[in-house]
Amino acid sequence: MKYLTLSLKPTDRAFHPIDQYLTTQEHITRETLLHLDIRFNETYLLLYHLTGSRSAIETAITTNENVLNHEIVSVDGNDVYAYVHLDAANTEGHLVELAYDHGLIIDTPITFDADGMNVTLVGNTTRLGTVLQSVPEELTVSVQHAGRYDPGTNDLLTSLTDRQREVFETAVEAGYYDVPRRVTHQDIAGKLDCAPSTVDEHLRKAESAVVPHLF
Amino acid sequence: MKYLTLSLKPTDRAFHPIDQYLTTQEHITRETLLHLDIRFNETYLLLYHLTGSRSAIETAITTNENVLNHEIVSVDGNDVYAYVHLDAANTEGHLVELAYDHGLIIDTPITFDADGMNVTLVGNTTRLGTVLQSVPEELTVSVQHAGRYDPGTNDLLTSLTDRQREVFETAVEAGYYDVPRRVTHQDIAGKLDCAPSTVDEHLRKAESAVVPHLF
DNA sequence: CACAGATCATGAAATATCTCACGCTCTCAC
DNA sequence: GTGAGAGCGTGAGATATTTCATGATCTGTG
Repeated sequence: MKYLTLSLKPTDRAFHPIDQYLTTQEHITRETLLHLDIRFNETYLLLYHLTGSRSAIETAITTNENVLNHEIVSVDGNDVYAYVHLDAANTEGHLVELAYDHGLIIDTPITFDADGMNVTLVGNTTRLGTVLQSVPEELTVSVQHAGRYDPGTNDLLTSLTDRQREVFETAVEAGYYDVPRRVTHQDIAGKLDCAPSTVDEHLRKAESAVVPHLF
Repeated sequence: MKYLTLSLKPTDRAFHPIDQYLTTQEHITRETLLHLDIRFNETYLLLYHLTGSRSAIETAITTNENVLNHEIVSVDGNDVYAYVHLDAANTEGHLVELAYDHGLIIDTPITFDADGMNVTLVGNTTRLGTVLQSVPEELTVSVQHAGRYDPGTNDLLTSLTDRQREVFETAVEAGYYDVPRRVTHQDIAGKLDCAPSTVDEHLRKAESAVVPHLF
């Protein structure tokens, strides 16, 4: 299973008309599209994370004729979640149709930046190649990343060495991170048949590799 | 926007017939369902992460009459990704239909464990309530987590209290998680104007809330 | 092969951490 | 108001951790 992360610009043909429409709104910024689900009845269910004034967003969405149903939830300040249920009319040739026609999975979240949007498509090499060739000419596409799709390996843990991960996982399972701790370094060292200070070193390095990335 | 994480057991009514079928296979373990996409033509596109022998998985999937197309990719050892394109026939009353009929978003990945499956549904309170009431009697459902859906804020940190997060973040920024540590509890306590043991307590609780979820 | 660099392992001394018991302050519900 | 529960804060003593220096082992490269 391969993946391709594509950067699309400009977004005059966005993945869907309402998305294109949102780009034209001065005071709304698309942050991410968290979900993009399709219903049998030819409708889309979108969950956006947007920033902008709630009223501007409300207006933008209700103005759009394809919107069947929507809901807007403010989070903090200008952060807004917009749940939008859409008629899927007039989407021929748009990215979402292209991907789905070729049996590709669109990996949410889709992120947006000043230049356009970044979408990860998942599927086998043949399908990915075909969809790339089918991209309409008006749409500038550049491939940002490509490789084996491997979401199973937790991103944060991939930077650890095998040994670090082994020690870390053993510690977690043994209850070292419970409150209060259920085991000591020595107990873990016993399980792993090594010195307590070895356990410590691996755990310290594992924590230092992982924890700062949580923020 | 609210979310509910449900634990479903037993899985005799799984989210889809092929999912139910996989549970009956001795030598296949469902790890997660990474994607669950629907096509207009009443088909599903699933991307599973499974463990088991590749041949057993191949057999299980090809044997199923609803499978239109599939692809299996080995990763390491027994880890396998299975891309399955399915006819959506016979799914009345199954979870995926229930959720979608009520305009709820199913938040992948869906995880599986010995007891059943864990699914997070996203939508407003009314919709979530309605779908809970519509759950068939044969299906045991327990609500594991509920709250405001807020994927923008890192999931792992949402379970912390404000104070825990504040202390945790201060510690990270001060270099407490560097190797070697650049500050002690006391230094952090100085910045936060509290006792060192208070810092410790918050950090311990924060770690215990976060670290086990990395695996 | 032989070298460099990274990772892994160890023990001892210095010291930072952890547990626990106690009490305070909120908030929520009755 | 008042009681229950959750979160926050503190100090002291027991004890687990951390650092550091040293060396072994592994891995890739010319």
